[in-house]
Amino acid sequence: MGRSPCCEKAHTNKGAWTKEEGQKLISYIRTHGEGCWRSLPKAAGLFRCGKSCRLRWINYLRPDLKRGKFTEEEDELIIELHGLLGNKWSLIAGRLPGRTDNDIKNYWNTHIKRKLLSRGIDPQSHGPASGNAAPRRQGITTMAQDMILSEAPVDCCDKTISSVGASQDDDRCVDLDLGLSMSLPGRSPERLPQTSVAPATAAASSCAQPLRLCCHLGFQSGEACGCPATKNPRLLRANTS
DNA sequence: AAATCGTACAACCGCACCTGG
DNA sequence: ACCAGGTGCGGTTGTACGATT
Repeated sequence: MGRSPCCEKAHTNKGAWTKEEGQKLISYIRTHGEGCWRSLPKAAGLFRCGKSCRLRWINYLRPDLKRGKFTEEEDELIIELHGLLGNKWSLIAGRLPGRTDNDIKNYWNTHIKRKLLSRGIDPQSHGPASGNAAPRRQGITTMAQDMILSEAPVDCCDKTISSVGASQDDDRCVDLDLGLSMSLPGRSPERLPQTSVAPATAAASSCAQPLRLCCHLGFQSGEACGCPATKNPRLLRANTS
């Protein structure tokens, strides 16, 4: 049987995006919001695969993206989160506002792997590079732990994150919490900035803000949690594997 | 100055999962 | 319950560009 291709390859461009294509995509999404990626290219007048449009938008054109070098703090945070989550780049990206999973994945492969190896640490297991040390996924005592333990959105979840790994029930809770960071709450066009702004400002003022609140501040008691992760089981899936 | 090598990152591909009919 | 379509993720590849020889 086989699946039908995600798009008609014969009439789609491939390779690097031109400025013009980017502008078309931006203006379409500003007007209509992110909707059906499959039909978006046609509607926007782009000869691109929907997946390609999505990727381009998420990884490059989104106004809240932070460009430029990763800071030392981000480095360490990525390392810690990778130790906890493994290659769950989207989850890691969710903890780093303005960074995309692709960004982080690339950065990991080009910089951090080498950095860890030079420290004598195996990038996969986070144990000694030469040994067969088990992955350090328990006994979290690091910056990432602090981040998760102290800033977990308590009210998004039936239980608090402080019970990480304590029981089967709590495992589910961990899933819930980690998944919270996976998608931006505001997708409607009116929530997108109308003009481009400096990345740092954009991150704070655009749809990234709810994300940051979810991820880094947590919800105060009684606040409604509009985070789609609490409703969309798909956002929780990645933690269960 | 040219050739080669290494690095960084944008983009593609295939798969897994979810959703709706 | 099943199936097809849509979406998102992680792995991989391609290529531009700077550094080195």
